[in-house]
Amino acid sequence: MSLAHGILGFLSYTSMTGYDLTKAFDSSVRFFWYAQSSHIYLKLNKLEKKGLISCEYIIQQARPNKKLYSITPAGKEEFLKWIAQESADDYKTKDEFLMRIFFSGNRTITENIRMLEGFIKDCEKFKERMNTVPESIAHYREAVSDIQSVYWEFTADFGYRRTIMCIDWAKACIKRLKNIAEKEKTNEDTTD
Amino acid sequence: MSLAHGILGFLSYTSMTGYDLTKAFDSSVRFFWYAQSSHIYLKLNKLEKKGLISCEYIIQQARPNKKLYSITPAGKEEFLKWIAQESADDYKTKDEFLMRIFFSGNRTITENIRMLEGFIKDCEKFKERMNTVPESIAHYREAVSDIQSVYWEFTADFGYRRTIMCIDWAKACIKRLKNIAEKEKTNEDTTD
DNA sequence: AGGCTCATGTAACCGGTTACATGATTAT
DNA sequence: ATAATCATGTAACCGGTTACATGAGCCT
Repeated sequence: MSLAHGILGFLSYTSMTGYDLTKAFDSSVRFFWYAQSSHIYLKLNKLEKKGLISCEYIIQQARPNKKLYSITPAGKEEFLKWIAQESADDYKTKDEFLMRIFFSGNRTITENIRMLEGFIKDCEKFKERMNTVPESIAHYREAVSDIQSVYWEFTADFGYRRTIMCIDWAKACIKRLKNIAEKEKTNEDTTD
Repeated sequence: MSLAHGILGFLSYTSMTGYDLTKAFDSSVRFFWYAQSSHIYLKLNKLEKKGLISCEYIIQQARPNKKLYSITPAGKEEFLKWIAQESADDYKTKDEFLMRIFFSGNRTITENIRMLEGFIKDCEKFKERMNTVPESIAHYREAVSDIQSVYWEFTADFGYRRTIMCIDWAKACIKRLKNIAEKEKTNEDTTD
């Protein structure tokens, strides 16, 4: 139930259309919450029915008509309740990547080293993409109070640190695997 | 589609019942893949219908009858295909916690510091729980070939490093927030 | 008597994904 | 011409959750 709260969060800054929200998700929270426009439109309807947001239909000439959504007092209440809720949900995490690692003993060491190297490359790419985040934050900062953007930076920093951690971890794994492969090789040599 | 592959993964070690699998999930991959027994039973039926696993009904006297599942060649093939698939799915991550942080500018600095301190406590607890993982691994290691458990250790190490990273990050956030609060305070003093 | 372990499931629901569908204006 | 931007949706599906349901044997 987090897309709904993300929408409420953005609408707590300012009124937006589904199209605006799609762009907002894509340019700011995308690296930890990927949302499709179709899903956003579905959710907007549900939130309106629940009375958490209200809708104003705006007729335009040069462009297609649009629906401008605003958060209601009930919506704001729900949003703040969600923010305040102590996590405790971390015991339900799902991480498919770790699952794959867990069962990788079914493949050869060489294959797994190659996979981990691929993972490092992906992390490196991600790190580069993350470099554009500060710009994006600066761009949006003018629209809201200064203190808001501090928290945006926190999430960006989290993403950055996580990536570094992933790279370090993968390198340590590769080192260990190479060690094992080396031992296996020398064993073979001596038994020959 | 990862519970299915987790089940296939475990069955690639040895044949198991739904009950065995529930315990296996709970004692090893739980920290990155929490699975309920009801879900496991549902999935087992689906996997059997697809021909990825086979079932042997075992009649017992002292205990309830049980269904012992084994992986089929088709299942093994599907499993290896899944393992080999290059991630690329990381662009769809969902992290509700980061979402909450992102929108925390709507609350007071004091509230947010308290929340981050709570988060650190949760991490600390998690770290302690993680300490039992090596034992758990040692317990299962005897059942499978030695190389398998290396990958189990990799996931445990990942969990450990991630926790450390989270704690460091949260501490940095708290420091930054305290700094901001301090500045706000002195500003108030001088404007009086 | 009461709780734990063994053992397996069903039904309703929810959050999210995929694929499909439309259509005008504006910039290259 | 054609691609991009603006703008909004529907339908079928899938993976997972919650709550509920049953029942025998064993240990204290």
